[in-house]
Amino acid sequence: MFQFGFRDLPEEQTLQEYALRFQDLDKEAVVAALALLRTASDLSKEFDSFFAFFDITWGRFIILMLLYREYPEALDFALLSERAEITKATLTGLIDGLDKQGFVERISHPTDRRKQLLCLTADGLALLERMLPSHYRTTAHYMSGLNKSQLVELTELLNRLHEVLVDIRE
Amino acid sequence: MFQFGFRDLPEEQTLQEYALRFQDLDKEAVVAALALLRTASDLSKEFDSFFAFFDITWGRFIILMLLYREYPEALDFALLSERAEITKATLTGLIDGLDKQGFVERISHPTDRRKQLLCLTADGLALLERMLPSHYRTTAHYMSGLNKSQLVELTELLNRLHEVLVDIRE
DNA sequence: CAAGAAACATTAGCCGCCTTATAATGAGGT
DNA sequence: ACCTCATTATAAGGCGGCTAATGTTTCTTG
Repeated sequence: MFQFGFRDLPEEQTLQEYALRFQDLDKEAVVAALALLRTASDLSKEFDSFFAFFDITWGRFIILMLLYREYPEALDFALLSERAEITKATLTGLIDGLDKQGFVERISHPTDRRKQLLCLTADGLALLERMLPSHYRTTAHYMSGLNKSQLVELTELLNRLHEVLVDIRE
Repeated sequence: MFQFGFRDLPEEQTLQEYALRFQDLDKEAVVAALALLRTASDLSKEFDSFFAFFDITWGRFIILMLLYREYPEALDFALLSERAEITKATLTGLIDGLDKQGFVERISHPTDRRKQLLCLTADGLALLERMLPSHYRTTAHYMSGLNKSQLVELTELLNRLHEVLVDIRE
């Protein structure tokens, strides 16, 4: 799901050199950005191998969770792609896979024949109920480097960054 | 480079429900993990579009930066793949592309004919010197949601998580 | 010193997700 | 009613990860 790069963050000395060469280099910002990408990469690799154990991917898991939230209701294809923040083309591929695995069902829309609805199957539900307990347990383990108040602090800082990034994107 | 999912983090109510259903769910840990992945995804998307402007990718940029650190020295292929945290097979592909673009040069090792060395070309150096000023400027902009001390705090929290994740991985 | 083991980069083939292009269906204005 | 245009899902092709297998080259060791 994620590939970062750089085994080690740049050393203080290197950074110092670059800061002289490039006037606008903000050392704290650069280090924080790299640390953010690196740690997220670490975390996503752990999730990837966890999900691989159940023969799914992060992308498929997101789809399953979004359908789980609605279960037993079905969810509109276009709405699902929006919530998952992927294009409809990408969603087609994910659903193809999940459909083949028997975890998801395509239902044609009752009135608009262009549309389709998606719903978790009994197997899909069973898969989630089998994996979620250990998923939440391992998640807590992955984050065990920080105590509760540090986790809250981290979340706040990240969300502040998120807001700015959303603004920039628009 | 990165694909996250979930347009919105789960609402407090949903989380509360799941916490009842799954005993080991640690709400702070789950929210922090999702926030981490989401914000890293935001950031990497910004970098991706920045790099696309210069017709390279994040992966290629990492290779260029690692060679830039050594410039004008050449760097061993195997060592480069290790530093970039990618397999040699993947590196072959990246170097193929960068070679075709003329930013990198393959040099056969003077004594061991199995090995090869890699070096930035003049064009590669020129590319970096053209893009790095705005790269560092935009990086500072992306991170402008936090002030300097918050950035340092964020980095510390992330690195603490990183250490635990590295331990888990081994 | 010869033969087998190890190390090296590449190739081939798979996968997930992307973007762009395409075909089918529906909605709206005249 | 019809033509246009928008919307929907899919198809096609690319990129960059991965593993496993390949052909060289070098090292080891009997």
